[in-house]
Amino acid sequence: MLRERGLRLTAQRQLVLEAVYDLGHATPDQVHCKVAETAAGVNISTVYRTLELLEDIGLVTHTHLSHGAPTYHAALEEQHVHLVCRGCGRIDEVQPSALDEVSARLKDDRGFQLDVGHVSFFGKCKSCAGG
Amino acid sequence: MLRERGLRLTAQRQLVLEAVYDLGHATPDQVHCKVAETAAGVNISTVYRTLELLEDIGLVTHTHLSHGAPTYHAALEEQHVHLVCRGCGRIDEVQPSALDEVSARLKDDRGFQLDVGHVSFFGKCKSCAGG
DNA sequence: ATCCTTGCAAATCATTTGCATGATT
DNA sequence: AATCATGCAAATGATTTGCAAGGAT
Repeated sequence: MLRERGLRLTAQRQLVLEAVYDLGHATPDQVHCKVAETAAGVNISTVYRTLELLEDIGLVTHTHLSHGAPTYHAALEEQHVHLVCRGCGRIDEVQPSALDEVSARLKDDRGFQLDVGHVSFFGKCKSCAGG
Repeated sequence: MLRERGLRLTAQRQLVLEAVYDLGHATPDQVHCKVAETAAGVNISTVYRTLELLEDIGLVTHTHLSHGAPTYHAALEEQHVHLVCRGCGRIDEVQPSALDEVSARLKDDRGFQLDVGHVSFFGKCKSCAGG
């Protein structure tokens, strides 16, 4: 996919991509740490650049969770809606189909085309809400 | 409300609160600019501290929109769901009741208690999607 | 008079950028 | 060999913090 665009295949790019797929959800910093386990010398700015690149190509996507830290995840895996717990910080996922109705209504009423893959819901998970 | 907590009522705090209510949705920086129109000397760090304080007290809330910038808004006004357009950046709002079904299902299926006031949907607005 | 708040400046954290070196095609 | 990509360091932008001076109660 890189070569199709005249771009080069480098070890760093492979590592960043693998890290994102391994970690599931990760901030640029977390990706950097993961990559560093294998290749300690990889610079954080390379991670940023690579994440941006991989997102352009369509191999990863990102969402904004809690305090604004972007978290990246694989784009080729099934899309999902994030459930972020304000109590313990845990991130759960649900099927995007859970939003089908809302999505349809937004489109009909407002013409708003919802990007289902980037939805994050905040709240309290079972254990934190249960009290 | 401040006095109930043994806190003091200051001009800065009033100004920040008014700014948030006036602006509707605003980043800390925008609040700072608004406040500066009246009192130029107010420091940005005071704005941050005050926003945090007002949020503690329950007078304002914040959500994370697009690139992670927190936007604050009045907590006493009716809650709403944000529709953020990736094309033009416009922010629209819809009734939280639009999420009633989803909210109920999340609670039943997962025990997840959705914080409806903090939901932001990303996508394309009518004009940007229409093409 | 007390002690909470502010302003200021410096510290911190996240992210971006310029540029020379090094790697991939 | 020709470019593209990386590492490094410095720049930038957002947010936080320590501390002394000022203000509300």
